[in-house]
Order: sequence, then structure tokens, then C-alpha cells
Amino acid sequence: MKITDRKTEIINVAAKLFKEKGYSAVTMRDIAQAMDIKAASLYNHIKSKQEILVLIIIEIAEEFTSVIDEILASDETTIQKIERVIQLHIDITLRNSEALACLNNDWMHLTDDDLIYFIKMREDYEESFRKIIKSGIANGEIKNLNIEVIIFSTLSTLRTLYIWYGKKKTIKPEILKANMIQVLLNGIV
Amino acid sequence: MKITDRKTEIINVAAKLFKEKGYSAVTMRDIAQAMDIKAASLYNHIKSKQEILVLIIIEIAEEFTSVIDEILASDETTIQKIERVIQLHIDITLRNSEALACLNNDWMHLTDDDLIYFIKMREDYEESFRKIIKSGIANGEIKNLNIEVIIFSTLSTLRTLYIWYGKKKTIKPEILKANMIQVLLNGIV
DNA sequence: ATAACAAACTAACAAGTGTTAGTTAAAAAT
DNA sequence: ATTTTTAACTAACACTTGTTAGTTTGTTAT
Repeated sequence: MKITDRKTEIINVAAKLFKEKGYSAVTMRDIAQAMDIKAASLYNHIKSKQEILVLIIIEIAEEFTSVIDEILASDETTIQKIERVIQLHIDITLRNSEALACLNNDWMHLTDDDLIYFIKMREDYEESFRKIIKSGIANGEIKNLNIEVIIFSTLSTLRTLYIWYGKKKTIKPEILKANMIQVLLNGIV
Repeated sequence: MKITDRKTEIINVAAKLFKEKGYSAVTMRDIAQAMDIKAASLYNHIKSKQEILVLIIIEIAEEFTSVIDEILASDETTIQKIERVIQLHIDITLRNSEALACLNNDWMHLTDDDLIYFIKMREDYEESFRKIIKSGIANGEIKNLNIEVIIFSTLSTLRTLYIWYGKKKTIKPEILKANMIQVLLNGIV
């Protein structure tokens, strides 16, 4: 199944609308109207509304999974690994914040195998991050605090970066990254 | 009004469903079924689906607003103030994580005056928090990092606490609070 | 020139949506 | 004992939903 330009366009338009109102609140007629065509015409390019959601979410989830696997397997220090995770989230946020919003808010509307696959990837991602932190605690690079609190605090910030970046576009990516590393690793006090 | 109000029951049931699937994906028939009655019967107690959403979100938004105003006006140190903000979020998360999820995910489905009122409260909340951080930077209690990054990192963690707390209920509130303060203020390195 | 294709259209359907109207039965208030 | 209130019900409404069928139009390949 080839992905045509028009199909990509639908996915991008849909992702933008999903970000604003959520998957359930966006109708096929909304998506069509945003493209200046009729709802039925969308079906020349996509199989269903569900397929749009799947294409938006799964691709990005796979990217997260494969990159963190690579980071975990590398021989860098824990600090360097965490910095690369921060970089990963910033990169994807800058490149495709709509899809990220969609992944965060609408993943529960995936069905059957797609839902199972997504949840597995999300769990694997967290598990990989947990391993990074754990080995950091083991070798003294990371403080011996409650590991779940560390994971949650860090990931929740990185995962919702897209919300905030929609408002504060002025800040430069390098500045953002540098400050993010400072705040997440060394704290604010 | 009675202690066990039927209206309150509807709101609680609805909030739970909204948390799971989002406002738009939950139907009046879903809410009714969860209460073992018919959809039409709900209208003996509530005016509309919209009203349910408003009652869930506005009450909690007002609580956040009034408490942070009190914290801001107090004569505590910046560190103490931030610790109280952390406490505030933990308290509400433990008491009503469903409503919190709803506030975070479905606020955009508020309409007209309710939407305007909510957005104003959210902006005021962020502004109050910004003032706390600013005065902390001014008197040297807080590092002079990009203030928006500080605000975003902290609030995004606190705001999405409900996601994580749904999974890890084992941790004791005092331990959670202590670790949260450590991680957010002093970092993990 | 003609066939094949891509991508739009109109029209419609079956199911589901929030909501209203009118009714009923039991409990509470008078 | 009678009225009022509460909270459920059935039935239906007007509208919206995702989707399909069949058609049309312009472009590309033979």
C-alpha cells in the first residue's frame, strides 16, 4: 500500500484537528471541509477514520521505541543517555507536535491489535528509560531517589512539551535543550 | 441538599468515564448504563451533558486558583511556597483524579462563558506561579534559568500526576511528596 | 484516439447522538 | 388521607455520525 501525497495531506490535516478537539470530536466532514473537499472523497485515499488515527500514532511511537533502544544499547554515560532522550523528545516535538498531541490524548481510541501494539511500545519505552535510570543509580551518576518518581517527573515533562511549545515558539531549540537538561538533571534550586 | 445526592453521583460516574474515553466519546447512554438507569432519567437531575462537564471542571479549577492565590500572598520563602504548590497538586490528585483528568483533557469542550472563565483561571494560575518563581530568582533562592522552562517543567509534572498515580498507588503520599520535592527542586543528578 | 486511472462529486443509509414529552410508581409532606 | 415531589420509565424527535454506491471529470499511458 503506497502512501500518496494526498494521503499524507489528509493525515496532517486530521492530526491538526485531532490536536485541537480530540479524535472523537472531529468528524470526517470536519477533515474534508479543512481540505475543501467532501467527506466521501476522503475514502479515495484512506480506508477509515480509524486508519488515520493508526497512521498518525504508530509511526511516531515506533520512532520513539527504536531510538530509545539504540540509546539504551550505546556505551555512553547515563547523563549522556538522558541528554539524548531529552534531545529525542525535543526533535519530535519540533517536527510533529500535532502527531505527538494525538499520541498523548487519543491513543485509547486505537482498537484491537493496534491498541495492544501501542501499549506494548509505551511499556517498552518506559522500561528502557527505567533501565537507563537504574544503571545510573547503580554507578552513582543519579541520586538514589524513588525511581518511579524520577521516571514520571522526567517523562511527563518531555511528553507534554508540545502543549507548551505551541505557545512559546520564540525560544531557540538549543536554548530550550540546554535549559531542559539543567532543570531536569540539576533542579532549579 | 442531601449528603448522597443523585446529581453528585452522576457527576462522579461521568468523570470516571470521561477520564477513560474523553468527553466526546462518552454518551449519555454510557453514563446512564453505568448507573443502571436509562439515559432520559439523567435529565431529572442535570440540565445537559455540558452541565456535567462544567460542574466537574470549574469547581476544581476554582480550588487551584484560590489556593495558589493564598500561597502567593503568604510571607513564606519561595521554597516553602513551591512545596505548598506541590502539596496542593498531590492533595487534589489523591482526592479527585478523575476530575483532574477531565480538566486536563476536556477543558476545550467547555463553551462560551465557561470556556472564557476557565482559560482566565488557567492563565491566572500560571501567572501566580510565575510570580513565585520570579521572586525566588530575584532573591537567589532559585537558579537563574529560563523561567518559562522552569514553569513548564514543574507544572507539567504536577498536572499529569493523575496519569501516573492511577498505576502506582502503592507509594505513600508523604513519600511521594518528599521525593517530588527532591526531584523538582534539586534534580536527579 | 482510446483505455485506464485518480480523485473529486451527489445521494443515501443505518446506526447513534443529545434531548424532550408524557407517564408511572413510590416516598415525603401536608 | 390526600397532595406533592422525586426519580424512574417508554417512546420518539431531529440531527449527526462513519461509510458505501454509483457517477463524473480531468490526466496519463498505450
